[in-house]
Amino acid sequence: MTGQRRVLVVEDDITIAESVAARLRAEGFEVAVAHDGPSGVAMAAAFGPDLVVLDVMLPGYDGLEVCRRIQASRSVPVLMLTARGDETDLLVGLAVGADDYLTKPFSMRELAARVHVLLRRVSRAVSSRSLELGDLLIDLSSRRVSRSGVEAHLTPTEYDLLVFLAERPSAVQARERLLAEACGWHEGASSRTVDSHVKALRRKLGADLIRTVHGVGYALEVPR
Amino acid sequence: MTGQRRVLVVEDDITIAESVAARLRAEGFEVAVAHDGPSGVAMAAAFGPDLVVLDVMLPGYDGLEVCRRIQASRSVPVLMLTARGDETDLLVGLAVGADDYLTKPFSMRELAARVHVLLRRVSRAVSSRSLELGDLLIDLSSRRVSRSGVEAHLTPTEYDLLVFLAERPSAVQARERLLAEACGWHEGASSRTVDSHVKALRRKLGADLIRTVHGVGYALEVPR
DNA sequence: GCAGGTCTGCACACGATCTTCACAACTTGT
DNA sequence: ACAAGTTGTGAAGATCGTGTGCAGACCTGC
Repeated sequence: MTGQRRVLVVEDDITIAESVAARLRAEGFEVAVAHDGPSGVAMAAAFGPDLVVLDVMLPGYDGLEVCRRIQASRSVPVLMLTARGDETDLLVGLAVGADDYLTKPFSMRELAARVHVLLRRVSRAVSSRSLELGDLLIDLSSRRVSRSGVEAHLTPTEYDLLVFLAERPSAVQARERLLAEACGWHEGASSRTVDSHVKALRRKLGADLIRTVHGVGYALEVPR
Repeated sequence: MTGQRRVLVVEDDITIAESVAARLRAEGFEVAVAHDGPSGVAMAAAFGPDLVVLDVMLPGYDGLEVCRRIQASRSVPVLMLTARGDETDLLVGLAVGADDYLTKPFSMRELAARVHVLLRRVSRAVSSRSLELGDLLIDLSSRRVSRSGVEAHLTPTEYDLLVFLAERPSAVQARERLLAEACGWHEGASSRTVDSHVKALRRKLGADLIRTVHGVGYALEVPR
């Protein structure tokens, strides 16, 4: 959630690719570039981007197939680049899973604007300024948490852990994932540490809030 | 999640408003129209739209203010309509909370495409992946299983076994395959172990769910 | 340095889960 | 109908995962 946003650019035209990459770097993104479909798919998996800018006209297999494959492994917003007037490609692209598109030629300014919009949207989709799940209220700007109007004092780690879970309500998260995301990651960290923080959260917010999934991890249940 | 999607159109130009509304109705949306800012804000609250199409040039108070007020009460995606070249309005609009924009003049086709994209995105953020086979429902992200609405508590192995079968409905799987995939693989494991888990699944979810294929293995039948 | 708060790792106990076994019930081919 | 092989069943022991309390390490502000 914090840290630098990563953008993967998949575009065979070196000139365009470099212009786009340069602009995005100037905007403060971490940028990786792939020049064909297969390496695009591979880098989407390895680089773990927050957004993909994808040209539909690509050597190797075509852009729509790339889009499909990228989306198959991980849900990541895709900004599609299309040739002007090619409405067929466009509609198929949107159907396949692209989230937005630009027709060539486009200005770098416009590209940057759309990238920002897409990223802001996905982050807002889960978090606006506050998270409200049933009677649980998390104010993200003031880092305050309350349940049924009763405020609870959480330590930083407990808060981060709770927010991470609350952003993915009822989705089960492995201990390792929670340890890496909420507590920092350091070698030799015991996943039992997570238990301690979960225990603290349960004590402060109620035992029913966090569900244990035996052999897997924890999930936050939306309380009523 | 299901049911008709509601779209609110806030646009003072009657001609444009009606064209947009007509096209969106043709796309299967339930559409409401407001012709000025105050009524737009009021209808956003009363109509409860899933998406708002908002013209930034409005009588009453201006479109950006409307956008702010609509977003203040409820998080709803906003598609902004701007005059061509008015980049200031555009950027401010995006900052204020619009999710996408179209510059006039735009084609109805393009409008419809963007509306679909926006709605698909928000629904994707909310809905999680799941397997649905007849009255059997498997929520993959929360690892919850229910049949005819009745939730069943499954152990990790039972769950993995069920998912493996459910991903290949009515295809017969050998015990060895099931043993390897669902339960971990270890030397000297008896394939009778699978029987125990199948038995547990039948007890928890109904005996008709899993079919025995004598001499071969098991298959999950799609229940009705 | 000190005090208070926080994070982390550990050990133990308990409960949940997995696996196996023996025997009953069943299916299949003759 | 019979025999051979296959599957269903229930129980019991072994194993694994989790809850819990505690103590030392660590950080932070004074």
